[in-house]
Amino acid sequence: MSFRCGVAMRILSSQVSKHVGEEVRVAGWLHRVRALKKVTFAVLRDREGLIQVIAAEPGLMQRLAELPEETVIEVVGTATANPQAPGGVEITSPSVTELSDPAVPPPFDIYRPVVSASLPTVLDNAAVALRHPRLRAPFEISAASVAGFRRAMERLDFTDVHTPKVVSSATESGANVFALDWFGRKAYLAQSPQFYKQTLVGVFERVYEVGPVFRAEPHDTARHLAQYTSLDAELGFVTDHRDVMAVVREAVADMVSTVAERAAGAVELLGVELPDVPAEIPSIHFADAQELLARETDEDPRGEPDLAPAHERWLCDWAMREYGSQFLFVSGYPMAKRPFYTHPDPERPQYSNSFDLLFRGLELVTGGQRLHRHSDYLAALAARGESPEPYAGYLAAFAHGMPPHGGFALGLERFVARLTGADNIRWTTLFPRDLHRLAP
RNA sequence: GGUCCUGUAGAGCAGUUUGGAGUGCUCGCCACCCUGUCAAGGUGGAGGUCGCGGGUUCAAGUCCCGUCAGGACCGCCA
Repeated sequence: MSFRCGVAMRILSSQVSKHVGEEVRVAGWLHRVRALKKVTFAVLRDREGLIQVIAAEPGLMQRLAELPEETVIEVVGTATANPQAPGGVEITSPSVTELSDPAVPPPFDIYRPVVSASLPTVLDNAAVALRHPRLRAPFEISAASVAGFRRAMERLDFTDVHTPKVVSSATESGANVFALDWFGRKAYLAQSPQFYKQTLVGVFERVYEVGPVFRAEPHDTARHLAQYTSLDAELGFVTDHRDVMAVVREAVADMVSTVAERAAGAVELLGVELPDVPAEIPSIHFADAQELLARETDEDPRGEPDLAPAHERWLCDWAMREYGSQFLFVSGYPMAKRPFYTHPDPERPQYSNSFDLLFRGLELVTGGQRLHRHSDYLAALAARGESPEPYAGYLAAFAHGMPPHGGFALGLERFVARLTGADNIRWTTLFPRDLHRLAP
């Protein structure tokens, strides 16, 4: 074992079984105490898991029994194999040192395998609630998802960029943005890195960003947040939006495989079924999707500029039946509802070269080809009755020459929510910010 | 922004329809008991202005009005 200044170095709970017969030092939170007449069991929790500590000395038994759960302690004792111990190993003859003040007990039981508390209670008590293995697990999956996204982006030679989150004008006209005071000038929280990532295609050709975006929209649902984490990418020299869709496929495939590799424990704990990402994700044109819905359901959405959530759910079921895929691209959304930088379909100009990726019934990614000619931007803004003036910094990129390009954005919390089957996106957001919640 | 639902002990819930003393359940907490527990078990106990304000009534957790808080769905979005 390792020593420093003559004392055992701290090891993690998962390592104790490798040190049977040796003195070990572990530290963590007092997860649960069970006191019997002649013996007291203390379960200690660290970032790897749980380890049982057994005390038979009356003074120590009394001390352990009086310590509130969640108090941080350090234990030095003998790693002992015992078939009766959870995991077959425990720490005997311990000495216990408190590293924190006695903890205030959590409002609900952290040590139980299932969480009894409701979502508002969990969110109000996030500091301690997130310690529960089942509440923590989605964020291990989230971290692995981001690692997978980065892995795909780096493999495909994208450059990692960081763009301003305080901006001088709204990214997309008509959007609800948070206004704030910037040294006496009006500023806004960035609703998306859209303008900057496009601009940076002119510098790096391929860029990606993982960062927060802010939406001051008044919707109040289980799948919306006022701040969420956006996984953005943008690439130049595309033929059309299908080149972007191919990159989305690579990103999602690496996200799923990295979750399998790096968050296996969380996946198992939550019983997550990881989806297969087909080599080619099935794709349907918006117009064909509407025809399909009109033909095979009671509703006729033809003429609507967008798909309703119920339609997205139906299409996902259809993709599962038809292609065995939990993912489905819907491409060619009407230009009418798309932002001004959207590139039209050259064959059918009322439709756009844009797409959504649906996953398990929910819109997960939006992307597409963008306009790249300066003259097209001026025309698009003029058609919407907007002045180019507020967009001067953005339009400069196109004035100075930009290649055909496109990109996408993926909502991280939504991805993890769909993956884990969470019924509310707040279960997959550490400290949600929404219409009502600004703390903790 | 619209529609609907819910506020009862630290947590999760019954009880409200048909008004009658805070009536109760599961867990936690406290005390004691206990053959190695592992979501331990046993016995006993504490803990409630029934979200808040007003009204009706002899009497309100229960009925009415208002208000605040939380949740679900829709619209919109990722």
